[in-house]
Amino acid sequence: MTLFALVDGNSFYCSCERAFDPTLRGKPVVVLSNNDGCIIARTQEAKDLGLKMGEPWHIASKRPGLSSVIWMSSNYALYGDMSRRMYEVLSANAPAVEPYSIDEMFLDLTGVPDPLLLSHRIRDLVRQIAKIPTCVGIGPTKTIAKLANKAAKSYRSGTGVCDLSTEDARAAAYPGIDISDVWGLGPASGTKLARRGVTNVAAFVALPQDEVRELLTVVGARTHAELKGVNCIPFSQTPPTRKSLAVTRSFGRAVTEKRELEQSIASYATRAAEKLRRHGLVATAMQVFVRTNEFNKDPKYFNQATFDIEPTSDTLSLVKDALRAGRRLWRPGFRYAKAGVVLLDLARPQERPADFFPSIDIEKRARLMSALDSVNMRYGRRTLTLACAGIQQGWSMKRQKLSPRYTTVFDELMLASAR
DNA sequence: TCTGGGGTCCTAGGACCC
DNA sequence: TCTGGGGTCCTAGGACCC
Repeated sequence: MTLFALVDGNSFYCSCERAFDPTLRGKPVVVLSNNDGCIIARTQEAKDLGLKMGEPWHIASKRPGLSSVIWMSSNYALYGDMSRRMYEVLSANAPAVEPYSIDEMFLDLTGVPDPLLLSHRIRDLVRQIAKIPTCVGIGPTKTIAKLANKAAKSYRSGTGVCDLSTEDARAAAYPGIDISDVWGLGPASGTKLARRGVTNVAAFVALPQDEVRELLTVVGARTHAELKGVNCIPFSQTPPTRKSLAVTRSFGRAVTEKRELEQSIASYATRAAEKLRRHGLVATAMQVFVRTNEFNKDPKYFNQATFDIEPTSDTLSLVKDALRAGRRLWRPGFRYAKAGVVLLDLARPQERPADFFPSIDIEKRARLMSALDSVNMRYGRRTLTLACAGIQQGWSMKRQKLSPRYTTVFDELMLASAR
């Protein structure tokens, strides 16, 4: 039986700022996005004043009663550094750590004698050493651990640790947890489920698997299984190589001159190339896009170009490629609000393309190979061929095209590859 | 000739996450 | 006037092929 914990920094960016400026303690603080546009982190005191995540600051700050709010521009170098400190404390004290985001890390606590005790200890250590307050959620799957973490955060007078590792604990908690608190179920899924009268986790878990798959596709079905304690999302200490990398910005004001747009694109391409080098990767395709403001009444224009590039390109030729594309996308008369450069199909230069399952990482490929071997004994070559194609392109599309007698092999393979 | 089943590759867009 | 910047995965559908 697996057991995971999710450690999540409370109001992470704000807590980082507080670690370096103790006078911020006990005060409402918000951290703002680039150009000081939106709220991207809030302390509890700021939340209590009704400030919302993602709210444009120029609107929110004008509301009455907010004069005590301290706002700060974001400092990602600092947050990245604090994240590394948190990771170091965790990896020194837990059997295995998987960083999930800048402020969240999964722990594999399988086989730990007293997971609850260890969670409390780790939480204390992170606060003492890395100066970051956290909450911890415990569960047999990642989705349950995430849910437990959310619960730990919502009980403000609680201990900061919530354990949903037992069926009894889940049975008691699920009816009181809203669907929107589930990792993987967003607003669109919430609306679909609400139409069927499903608004809490207990009701969702009670739905038949087929119905969930029909309504929410394989993604929803996986979340459904995870909430029932069936492990579908693997734990990995080494994250897979990323697949794309982007540098995009909203302009501070509308851009109407071609020269100015070109300068932006050139600068984004340079920064994208720097990121690429820093990660030790090469790219084989590039995308450049430009767009007008989505929110105001300006005439709308969006365009993008995606094209192959030489994996050996140096920064200068990447910039030239991006500029050429940018000039093609330019249309006079529009007020441009945003542009970006995206590098695609990233790979480590030393890796040779795999001869089988080219789009799948090595670990997953190995799992699939053994899964295929076992079903091949029972299903024959044609099914195998279909399944291979299905795996590469995404399961569901192929599954739908298959006659019912083939769908079972798909589901079997999906479960096998998830383990 | 017509019809059908199968399959590949590509793109746009949706949904979700932090 | 001002509205973030990253990411991943899945689905649908067109164009094309045998």
